[in-house]
Amino acid sequence: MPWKKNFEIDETLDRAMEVFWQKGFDGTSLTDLIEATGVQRQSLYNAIGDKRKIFIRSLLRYDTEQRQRTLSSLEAIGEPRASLQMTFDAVVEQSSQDLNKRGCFLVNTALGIQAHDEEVQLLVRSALEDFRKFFEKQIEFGKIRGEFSKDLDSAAVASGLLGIFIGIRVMARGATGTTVLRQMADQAMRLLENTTAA
Amino acid sequence: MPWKKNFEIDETLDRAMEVFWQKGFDGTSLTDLIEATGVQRQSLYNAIGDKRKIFIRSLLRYDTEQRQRTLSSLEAIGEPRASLQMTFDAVVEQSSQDLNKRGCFLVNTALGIQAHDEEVQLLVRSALEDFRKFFEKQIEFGKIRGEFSKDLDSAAVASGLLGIFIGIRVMARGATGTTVLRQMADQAMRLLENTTAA
DNA sequence: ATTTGTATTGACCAAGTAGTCAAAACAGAT
DNA sequence: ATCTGTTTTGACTACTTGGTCAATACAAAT
Repeated sequence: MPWKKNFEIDETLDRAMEVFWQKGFDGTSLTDLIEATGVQRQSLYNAIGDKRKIFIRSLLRYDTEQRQRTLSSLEAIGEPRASLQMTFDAVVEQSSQDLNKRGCFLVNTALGIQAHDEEVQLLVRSALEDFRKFFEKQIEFGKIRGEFSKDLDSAAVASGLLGIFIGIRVMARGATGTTVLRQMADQAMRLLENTTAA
Repeated sequence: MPWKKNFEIDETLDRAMEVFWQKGFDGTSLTDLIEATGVQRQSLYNAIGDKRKIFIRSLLRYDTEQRQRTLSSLEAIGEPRASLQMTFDAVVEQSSQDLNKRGCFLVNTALGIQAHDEEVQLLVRSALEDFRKFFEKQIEFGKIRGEFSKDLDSAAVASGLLGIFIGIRVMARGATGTTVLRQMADQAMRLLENTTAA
């Protein structure tokens, strides 16, 4: 029998992801990918596929590695209010430390043109919907534990949290400073309180 | 003396804007622009400049024509709660009617790579900051008129509104249906109420 | 009608693009 | 050592990219 390839696909995808993340689909050339991964053109084609395929598999990998891992570790905390607080604290801190202003690969993609690619769009949709569901579950759970008022509309509040979350990631891409990001996160937490007429 | 050009720069910029809006900077080629505007290469260069310049002037035009006009007409309403409600109603409706899923040119740009261009970044920053200030002023005004509680932190709530607003425009680009957008808008309005501990 | 100086036109360029091909390099099975 | 079938390599293609150029078309001033 022949001989096994001498580079790890996952490692290659990680490096490719980094490039796509920073420069977007259109802004990334095959040459960029070759340089970043250290893998030659044809080898990329053999192992993964064309540019679009590499992009999708990178995005997929980001989704499983970053998002799903993060969400399940947050879920494991067991205290909804604390875990939500931590979610927003984390995104603000992460954003203000991210010197390259990469933002979030998924959110970047959601707004990019490649989102009009059906497969990509499906991926982004379901990832963001998962995020929304995570918020919703935390709220439901918090109601049971008595951390949140039963009057809250869990689904609606979850959508609000997702909105602010995305807003933070967008603004973090260089459109504002930490102060505003911090305020956004605080307001997200306010959505979890009861409201009374003015 | 010679002879005046036979096309309107503003009209040309409008057509160019349309293309950049839908396809982004990287995704738009000069050929696209020539086709969309009906103006030849060299004429574009003479009248406006290179691709980057055309982009910036399109963005600038979007900013003054769309955003500033919208904000000042909303400001003119004179009833903060109503004008904020209208702002969010409008963005949800606009988003669900936007068949091309263009979203908002400014927000798209904020997330695009071209945002790393200093001039572009400055433009986007100040546009979004204006938006935040609009929200803040409306809240302040509403407090005076007794529409909102004086306990609200105007600046912070304004940031929250901006966050959700941006979230809506991102999600509207094909990442979700109208239901979630509607919920987001509703949650934005909840930020304007008083909160009580759970 | 001729001059004048800008506008328009279409050909042109060098550089970069995604993707292909065929030959060479190679580890394992025989 | 030889065969085997995949991986690697680098040259190659056909095309698109943003940008430039020189010739031409043109309206107004003379």
